[in-house]
Amino acid sequence: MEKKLTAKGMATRNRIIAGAAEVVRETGVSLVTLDDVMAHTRASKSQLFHYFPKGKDELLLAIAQHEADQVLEDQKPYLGQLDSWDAWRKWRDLVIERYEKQGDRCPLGSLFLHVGRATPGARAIVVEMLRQWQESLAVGIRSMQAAGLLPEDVDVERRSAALLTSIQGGVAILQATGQSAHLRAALDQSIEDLRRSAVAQP
Amino acid sequence: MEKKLTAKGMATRNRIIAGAAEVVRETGVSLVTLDDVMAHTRASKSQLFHYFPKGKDELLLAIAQHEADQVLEDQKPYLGQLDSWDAWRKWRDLVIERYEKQGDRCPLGSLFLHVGRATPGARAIVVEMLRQWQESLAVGIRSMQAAGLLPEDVDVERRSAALLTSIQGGVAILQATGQSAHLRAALDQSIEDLRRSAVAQP
DNA sequence: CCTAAGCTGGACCGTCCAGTCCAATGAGTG
DNA sequence: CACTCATTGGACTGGACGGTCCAGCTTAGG
Repeated sequence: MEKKLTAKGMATRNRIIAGAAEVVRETGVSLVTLDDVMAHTRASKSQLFHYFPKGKDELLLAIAQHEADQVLEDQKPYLGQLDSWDAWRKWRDLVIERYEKQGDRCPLGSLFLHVGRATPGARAIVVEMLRQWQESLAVGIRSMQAAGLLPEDVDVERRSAALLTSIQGGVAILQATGQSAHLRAALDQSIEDLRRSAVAQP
Repeated sequence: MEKKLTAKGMATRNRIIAGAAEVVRETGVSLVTLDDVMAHTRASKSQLFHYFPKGKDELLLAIAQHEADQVLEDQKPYLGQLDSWDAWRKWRDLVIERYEKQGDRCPLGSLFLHVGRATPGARAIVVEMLRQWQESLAVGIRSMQAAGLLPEDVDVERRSAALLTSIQGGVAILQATGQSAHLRAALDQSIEDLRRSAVAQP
């Protein structure tokens, strides 16, 4: 699977991925062409196929990985410190701000949708990326438990899954309609309910 | 905007929409071609452009409308009777069963995504369809209030928005990964939290 | 150096596909 | 019957786009 890449090769490959990711964000997965990517990265077609022999699908998968890493990276300082309700609020603000700024531009969701439907192998990778994302949310919930701010019997698995689903759904609706109201509502409701579970115990 | 259509014309138009909707469900929005639709509906290309002069986009929008009507129609007997927790459970089962059976086939979500990004006019229609869907959920919550099973101060707007978002997110993840776990988790969590709000009041 | 490898440019190909055009047919109306 | 307009079939077009090929250049390393 792995090819020999010199430092220069790696640099080019990364340049292509980063540039292509931008193009995808601007244009949307379903509309991006290799020519767009070429124009935006100043790479020739042979370069594209040199670094991504399986063609467009392979490139898109690489972009999806890059974007997923980016998302986790961005949220890491917040996600790693979810040990107070105030921290949750800050994280919520970050998520909403991020996606509102991106507007109806194409983030991870559409990429996942597109890539996940391509091949079983790609789907497995998408599953793994979502799992990581969800796990980082789960860690946040567990640290609330550790801080004594949430009871031990919270179903961490289900809460984190529901939270991730709310984000994905909210973003999907944001893309389809251009409105972030649903993303806000779903996130706020999820967090409020989580918070309420702290006091609803006997 | 409206053209003159004889009864025969209407029949043909409807046949095209219904058949094309099937094709979209099987093939996925982004992969459907007009030739597919032609083969599946036994219509000629001139018929397609006769009934949908603006071409593929207009056809897809009509399909989205058709599918949205279908979804609301399917759920109407359940949504109209959400006046007990048992009814909510039955509705939940229906939703999950429906989407699990469709599997990773392309339902409304992707259509909305695709159509909504096409033109502002189409986007407005998508917004309206989502609003209707959400409203029917809101009606369910209100009937629970009317039955005295939910307190009056429930934020119906936000609850229904969050519920709709959970469904959309769950379906998006189902399509990307082939797994319905997130849909289940999000729906169950949403309903459980709603239910809990009934007893968490002072 | 030299030579084998990675790297790059860009012309080229084959296919797919939305959309156009026109001629032929059918049905409603005077 | 004649006239009109909706309806239908299907060949054709023009362009977009993924992917191939090869020839020329760099770079690593002996």
